[in-house]
Amino acid sequence: MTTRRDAVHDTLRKSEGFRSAQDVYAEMRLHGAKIGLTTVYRALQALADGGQVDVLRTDDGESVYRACATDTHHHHLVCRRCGRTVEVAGPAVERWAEMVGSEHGFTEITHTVEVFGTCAGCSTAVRSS
Amino acid sequence: MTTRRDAVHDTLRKSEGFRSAQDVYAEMRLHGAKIGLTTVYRALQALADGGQVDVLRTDDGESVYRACATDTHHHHLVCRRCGRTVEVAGPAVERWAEMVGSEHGFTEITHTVEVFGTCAGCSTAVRSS
DNA sequence: GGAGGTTTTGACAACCATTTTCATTTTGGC
DNA sequence: GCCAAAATGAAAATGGTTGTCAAAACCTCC
Repeated sequence: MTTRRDAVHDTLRKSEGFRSAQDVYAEMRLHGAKIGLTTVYRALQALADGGQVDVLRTDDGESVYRACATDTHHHHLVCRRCGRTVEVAGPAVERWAEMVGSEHGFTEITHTVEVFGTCAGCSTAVRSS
Repeated sequence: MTTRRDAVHDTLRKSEGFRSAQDVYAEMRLHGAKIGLTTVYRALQALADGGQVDVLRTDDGESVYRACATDTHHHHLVCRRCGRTVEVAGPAVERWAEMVGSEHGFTEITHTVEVFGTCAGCSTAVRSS
């Protein structure tokens, strides 16, 4: 019952950055896993619901998933070229969001904060090409 | 050539919060405008490219657009219930993002920061129901 | 060691926002 | 007015994601 989900989770853990459901599916099939695309979607959703993986949306609307090292609240610094991801904390940002929200009478404040850039490796690769 | 785009822009300006392309299209047809869905999509894209409207993605992957009051960089505080939106500045957050990025050797840093909450009006509405 | 019910799985079809295509219309320049 | 270039929009295509449903795997209690 949970073996499939674990397999998906494991595959995700082996990836550097955020991966789409289709990526994970392709990856697993490559390694000979017998699993269907539907099941991968369901597993990723379940993992995301359970807070065991983080989700975000790419600019073109694809959902991408990542098994993060920490299970505490954090944000991501993502290389827009290779997808390499660094987990970062931003206590100041959390406080700012809370403050901005309550200043305007909003309650149950949540926020999304993602930072994108070109990582060191990728920017040298571009320069030399 | 630009009349259609202006019509779309106007419709957007009359809305309180973020609206999807389909919303805008329906709204315009309601008011008797003769315009096609394709053109609405194209106009919104052009406006977004030109920085005249802001775009963001809803949780279910829909692109939503908003004609913002200021044309300087800012973020949004969005009511997750009614969509009412407040434009907020966050100079501290900008600096934080830059710093986090360069700390890890990333260049060309960009960031997305959105704050969600339940606005005062909506939270009383919920309480009284 | 089943029998019978419940859960999980996955091939396939359906969905739906968005994009592409392409024929028609409108526009601007001369 | 004429013609090339740009804009328009109806309809079809796209593609990630979700729903359907029958088959398979898994319990649980005899």
